[in-house]
Amino acid sequence: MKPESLSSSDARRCPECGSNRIMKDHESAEIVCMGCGYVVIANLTDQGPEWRAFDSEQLEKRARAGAPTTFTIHDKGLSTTIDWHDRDVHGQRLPQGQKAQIYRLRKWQRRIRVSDATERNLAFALSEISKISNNLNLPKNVIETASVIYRKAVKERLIRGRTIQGVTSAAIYVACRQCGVARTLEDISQVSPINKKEVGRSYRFLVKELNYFIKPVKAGLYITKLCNQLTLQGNVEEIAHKILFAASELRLTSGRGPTGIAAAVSYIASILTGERKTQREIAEIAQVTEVTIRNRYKELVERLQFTIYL
DNA sequence: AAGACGAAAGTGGTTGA
DNA sequence: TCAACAACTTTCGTCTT
Repeated sequence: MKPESLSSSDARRCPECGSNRIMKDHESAEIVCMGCGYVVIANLTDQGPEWRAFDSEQLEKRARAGAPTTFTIHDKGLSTTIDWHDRDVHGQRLPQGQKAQIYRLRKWQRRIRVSDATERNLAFALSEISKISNNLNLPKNVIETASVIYRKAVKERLIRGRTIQGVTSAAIYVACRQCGVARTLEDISQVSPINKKEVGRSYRFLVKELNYFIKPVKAGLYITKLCNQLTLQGNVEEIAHKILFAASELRLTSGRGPTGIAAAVSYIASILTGERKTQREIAEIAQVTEVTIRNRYKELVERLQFTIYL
């Protein structure tokens, strides 16, 4: 198979600092330079069709397949679409009679595509999921997952008595947790019409009813996100991860909120590297209070010897 | 004056009777 | 259903740089 264009030697160098320490970070769906923290590519999602061709014959055959199916469109993108131009394949205007025919076809197409209430509901919900996800810059696989979860909820008749937007927001949160993408309830409620409390309630409801097992978020995910948002150098993030590792070895992380841990660890790392950030700056971005950072910070300093990192 | 610290009271969720 | 509980937040006064 031909090598993909991405793996050429050019793409392996950071356009910002020229370093070749480019790391793929699948968990936050980014390609990041470990030298300076520059995000080379922010969205790793494969936009192509989901098949691969192993020789030219297969390519010939398979290239005739349509767009890949997707769960984000209520009919999985399988239905025919009729464009709104009154032109034929050659770009010529259609004669009057055909024009009327096409108009009728289009009308029925519309009616058939989104037929009953359930379909309409699904169509609305899935567009809502896409809207919110795009606002959060979520990779495509998370949107797909959220769509699947929502479909499941509909199938199990869990929407009754709940708002569509509440359930969609919750489905996105579940999808983020499952895909290991660091997003808080706060993040989601900021771009959705639903408040944090309600998203949380719907989330717990979904998890319970659909028997999902959700692993607790690893603080490491938030470190990456935090350091990027704080525009800290890549080595700060590296040190933060090391501290986190040492802390989890000493069981200092269990039972604690991952955002608080990530914030404290990043705070320490920023001090150790001389790129000091104030508690307030970090608290604001990490969506925790300074007090929480201080508490975690205190615990960490008491139990860890930081000289080894200096 | 900004930032860090810490005490005290309050909040929302979980757990177990 | 309710109280106990842990984690976290809010608020505010004090200390440090």
